[in-house]
Amino acid sequence: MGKGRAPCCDKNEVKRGPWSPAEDFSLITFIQNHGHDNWRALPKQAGLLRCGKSCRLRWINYLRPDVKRGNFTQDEEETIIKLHKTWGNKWSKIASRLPGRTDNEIKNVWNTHLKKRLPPTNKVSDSSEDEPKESRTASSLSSSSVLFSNENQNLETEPLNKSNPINDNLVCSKQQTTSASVSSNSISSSQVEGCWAQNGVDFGEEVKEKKENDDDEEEMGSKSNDMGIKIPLESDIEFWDMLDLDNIHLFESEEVDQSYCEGSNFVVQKNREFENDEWFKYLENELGLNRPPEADDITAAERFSVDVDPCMAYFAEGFTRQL
DNA sequence: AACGAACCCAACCGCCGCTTG
DNA sequence: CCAAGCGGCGGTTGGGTTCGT
Repeated sequence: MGKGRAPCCDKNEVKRGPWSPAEDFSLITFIQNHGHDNWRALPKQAGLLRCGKSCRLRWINYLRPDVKRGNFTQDEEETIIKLHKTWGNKWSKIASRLPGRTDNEIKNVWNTHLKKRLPPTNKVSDSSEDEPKESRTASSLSSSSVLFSNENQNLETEPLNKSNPINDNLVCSKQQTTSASVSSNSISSSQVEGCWAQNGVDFGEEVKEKKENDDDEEEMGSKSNDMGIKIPLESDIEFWDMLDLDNIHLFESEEVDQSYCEGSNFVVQKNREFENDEWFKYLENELGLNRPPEADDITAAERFSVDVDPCMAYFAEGFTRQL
């Protein structure tokens, strides 16, 4: 292995492991405002202590506004099986036929259960068969996640048709060019914003539909407000964690995890001049901070920072509620 | 209720191939 | 043409979750 390339980054100097909501927020904010022309330089510019590759992966596989989460439809599964038969483990190629799906996700689905459906002869099976373990798979998938936004439920039944106008509206403009997984490095901030505008500030999982049962809804972990903005949701606890007072100061001061604020202090600055304050609107809504009509002259970020203290009780209550 | 097994999936690793100077 | 840099891809891992006993 002597001719291996040098590591892309010093493993001792970058943070590894699961991404925190604050890191996600930093990454999203940065890409939303600047795009991602240079993954290698991005972490530093965004004030993240992460490897560029890690940022890229996180963005492509999870944070992109057009990434579609939730259980795979039967059509999608059948398509994967078919395409895998012709292309083999070309996950990226397969992902290009499944708008909103990432190669990683497809790979996972294949390895975890699609593969098991195939008999040793590798015949393209009917995916409708039920296997003992699959019930769990299906339920776990659906329980932890989601589909695209409510008004786009049709996606579920039309996921494969690239000319589907619904899809075209849903997916990012960049995706119209190619795959879900292939994220061109020339994406512009306006493109990102466009997606976000279409999909809402929606970098988490989404629910397919509003559950009639409130308990279920809480389990689904999705919250949406009347603006259609949804919020990270794989874990509300994480979300509340992010909003924990200490972390709120992340956007306010230098006291919290320096890793997010070091370098260019980009996040701090950017949040100050956050033009698109949807996020903060959401937070306000979520926190019960009703926006005073006369307060339109101050930024949401400022208002948020000002108003957060009185909401401690709400935080505590909300957090407890999640437990 | 407790524990081990099975499963899921986000993230990491290292190689490949394209681009650029 | 060559080497370096970088993004992308596919394989793998391991922590967390769920299930079964």
